[in-house]
Parts: sequence; C-alpha cells; structure tokens
Amino acid sequence: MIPLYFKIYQQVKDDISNNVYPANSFLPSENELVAQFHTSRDTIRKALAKLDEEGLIQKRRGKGSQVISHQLRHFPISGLTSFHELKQLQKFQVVTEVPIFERITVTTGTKNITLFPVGTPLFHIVRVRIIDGIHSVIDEDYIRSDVISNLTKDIAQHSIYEYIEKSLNLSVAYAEKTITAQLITNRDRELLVGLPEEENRLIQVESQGYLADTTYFQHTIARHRPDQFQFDEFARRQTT
Amino acid sequence: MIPLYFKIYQQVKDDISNNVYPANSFLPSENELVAQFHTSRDTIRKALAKLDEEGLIQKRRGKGSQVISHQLRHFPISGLTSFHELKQLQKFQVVTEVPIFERITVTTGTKNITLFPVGTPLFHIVRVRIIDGIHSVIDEDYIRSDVISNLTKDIAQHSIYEYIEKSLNLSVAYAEKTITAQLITNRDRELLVGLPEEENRLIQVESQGYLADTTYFQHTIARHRPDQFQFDEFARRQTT
DNA sequence: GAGTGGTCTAGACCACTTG
DNA sequence: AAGTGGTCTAGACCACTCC
Repeated sequence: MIPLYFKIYQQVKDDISNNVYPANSFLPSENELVAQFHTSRDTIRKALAKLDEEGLIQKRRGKGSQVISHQLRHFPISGLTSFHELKQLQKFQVVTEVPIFERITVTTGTKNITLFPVGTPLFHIVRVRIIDGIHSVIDEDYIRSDVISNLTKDIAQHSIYEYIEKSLNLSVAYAEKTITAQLITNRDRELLVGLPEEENRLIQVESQGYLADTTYFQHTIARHRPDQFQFDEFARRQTT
Repeated sequence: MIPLYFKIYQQVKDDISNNVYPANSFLPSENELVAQFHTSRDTIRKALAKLDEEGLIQKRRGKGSQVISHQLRHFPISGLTSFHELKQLQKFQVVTEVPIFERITVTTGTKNITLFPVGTPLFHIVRVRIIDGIHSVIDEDYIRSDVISNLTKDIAQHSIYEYIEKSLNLSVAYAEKTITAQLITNRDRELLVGLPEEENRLIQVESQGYLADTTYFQHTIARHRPDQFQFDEFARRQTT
C-alpha cells in the first residue's frame, strides 16, 4: 500500500521534472494543494518535506515553496545507492569480474579489517568494475553469510543489493561511509589493469551496512581509480 | 523561540550521549514519551524524526525506536559544516594563511571557473589551512560581494560562515558538493609547503552555496592533501 | 491585513511485532 | 490481543513576507 503523501510527492516531483513547475517558480501554496488533492494539510506537508530533503524545493515561511534550479540533479546520488543502480541510471557499459568469491570465518589471526566479531561466517568477495573498457573500481565485500545466505558468484556479478532487497526481502536501512585516499598496493595494480604508473593513490570508500533491525551485516571497501572517481552530494545546512 | 519538538529532540539526544539510553536499547514508546513530556504524539514524532535523520536511532514499526551503536559518531559531519567548525570540534591546532584576498568582477575573459553570470562582483579569496603544522588544504572562495558585504581578510582568517550567519544574520540553506581527485598544479605545490613529491593528485571538494532565498552566492574549491583527507557520511537508504 | 509556511493538539485507523 | 510505530484528519495559533 502506497501512502497518500508519497503519491503526492511523486506527482509533484514529476510535475517538477516535466516543467509544470519550472525552476525558480513557486509551487501552489499548501492550502491550495490541500484543495487540489482533497486531503489534509499535514499530508501535503509530508510530501513537501520529502521534496525539501531531496533538494528539489526550498521552503520559506511567508513566501512559499520554490523549485530549486538544478546543476547536479542528473546525478541522484547520496543516500545509499549501490554501484549497480548508479551506473544503470547513466547508460554506461559495465563489465564485472569476480576474481575472489569465497567463504571465510573471522579468526583472531585475520587482519582485523572488519568489525565483525571472531567466529562470524562471511562471504569474501572481490569484484572489479570495468566501465566503458576502463578498469575503474575494486569492490571488496565482507558479508555475513548467516544473514545473507545463498549468495553466488552470479549474483555478485550483478547487484548484491538487488538480491538482498528483492529476493531476500530484507531492507538495507543505513550505512556509515568514509572516503579517504589510500596508497596503491601491488594487488591494486594487478586488478586495475591499465592504471597509469604515475598514480600513487586510489580513492577509497569504506562503508558499514546495517539492516533495519540494526544488524551489522556488510563491510565494503571500494577503491576507485582517481581519474574515474566522482562523489556528489546535496547537503542542507543543519539547523542544530 | 525554540520549538517544543526541538527541545525534546535535544533532551533525548543528551540522554543518548549520557547513556541514559545506551546503544542498542529502546527509547520509551511514543505514547510513553507523550505522557512524559505532556505533549501530543505528533510533537514527539517530530523530535524522533530528527534523531532518525541524524542516525542516532532506528525506528521499527511494531517494535520501537532503537538507539544505534556508534562507530562514526564522534565525527558529526555531513550536512554543511564548515572547515572551521569541524576542526574546532576536534581540538586541532589550525593556522590559516590568506595569500589572496581581492575583489574581482566576472568577465567573459575570465576562465569560467564559477557559475556566476558576467558582471557579478566577487570576493576572490585563497586560504591555506595549516593543521598541526601540516599544510593540509587550499580553500579558494568566490563569494558575491553584493550579497556578502564588508568581508575582510581578518574574517577570512577565522570563519566566513560564522560571519555570514552571526553578523549578517543570513542563513546558508544548502549546497551542492562534488568530490574528485585532481592533478596537482604548480600553484598547489607553492601553497602546500611540504607536499610529498610522489603525490600527483589532491582531493578536491567543490561546492556551490545557496542562501535560504535560493540566491547562489558562493563557490568554493577546497583542495586537500590526500593523506590528510577524510570525509565521513551517515547515509540512509532511500525508500524511493 | 491577507496569505504563507511552522508548530501543536487530539483523535482515529492501519500495519506490524510479540506474547 | 496488546502494544508499537505509520498514516491521516481537522482545527488552532504563531511568525513571517508583502502590499
């Protein structure tokens, strides 16, 4: 069941992209929208709040809700969008190689790369993403195999997120990410064929993934070829 | 006037940091909080929504609101926090040099670095941030001088954001940021004294800043020494 | 003063989790 | 069946913008 406020949100969003409400124009007032959609003001406000969060509109007391003009809009990132989803949105040719696909168990001996406790059974998956012929990213995943079962190399070649959400019907709730620039290792050079010699660092996006029940289930280290890396964000100033 | 829901948000947030509600425990139910604070459920829900956004709690229907255990919590980033605020939070010794502070006007001849239209009067400010003795960041700002007036070198040495918000009483509403890795120029090497020779890229955070009335007023290009760069984010999976 | 969005209330029903 | 959070309603007052 799709909530009413969500439908209204979608409707208005569509209207914005179809220039029914062009950039810099104002949406109808909340009261007018109440009349249009035959609903309560609170429901309208929830819909507008979502648009505000996403950076599509800017609300101002006493004035109204103004459509924000877009620069960055084409890249609907931030949030937890997965690699596969992202690249699909933008017609890139992507090939995924899976040089490592194995089951391991966390031991005291293991370099403590992950935050998983000793004894946790994991999938360890390394994937190389080749975008339009360029070896661009190394994705290294550690995923709890007691939570996400029956992963296969085939699934890894497509989208693990999609499998988790659509097939297992679990939902990835949130993640903590850290972006740094790390020195290139020999293994990096082996995997990222064609990486220019003068580069000495890769851009690393490390993230911890959690399910809705707050289970920590996934640790991913994505290492990007620096000239192929871009991260976009829409940020609202905290009123805190 | 501070809204009630905001006070409740702060109260609960404090209680979380003071371990009144430890990690992984559940907050009192919304109905219980209604009784505790003698208010309506909607007000409680607004307070909890804010905590949810910030990644302090995870709400689950039928269960309750669970306190999320923190890894990354110490670094309350994401959003639009300025450099100065950030570094202050974490007791670093910061020195700021201001090698360039000038007024310019956008001309057709100008390399179109910024998105400002021709004729816009700007401050052009270059700052170098020296953190604990290490030349770490070059901040290059282009700020509309017809919007932000009376900027001085002295203000630039402290925090421009603080000046805008506290002295001009304007509010920075939102920004679009892009993170990339850019090749090092000769000017970069001159400004970032001590930058190791083997480095060939800096991490660039480019951002466009907008006021609450959607005026585009600031373009900043921050170039970070790669071994000094870190960007942390808490991201919720979009339900879109 | 009229119109806007921001806060707050009190109540209702629903979907989900747990015993 | 009882308790939880999620949605929705209808109304009130306030702070702000603009004329």
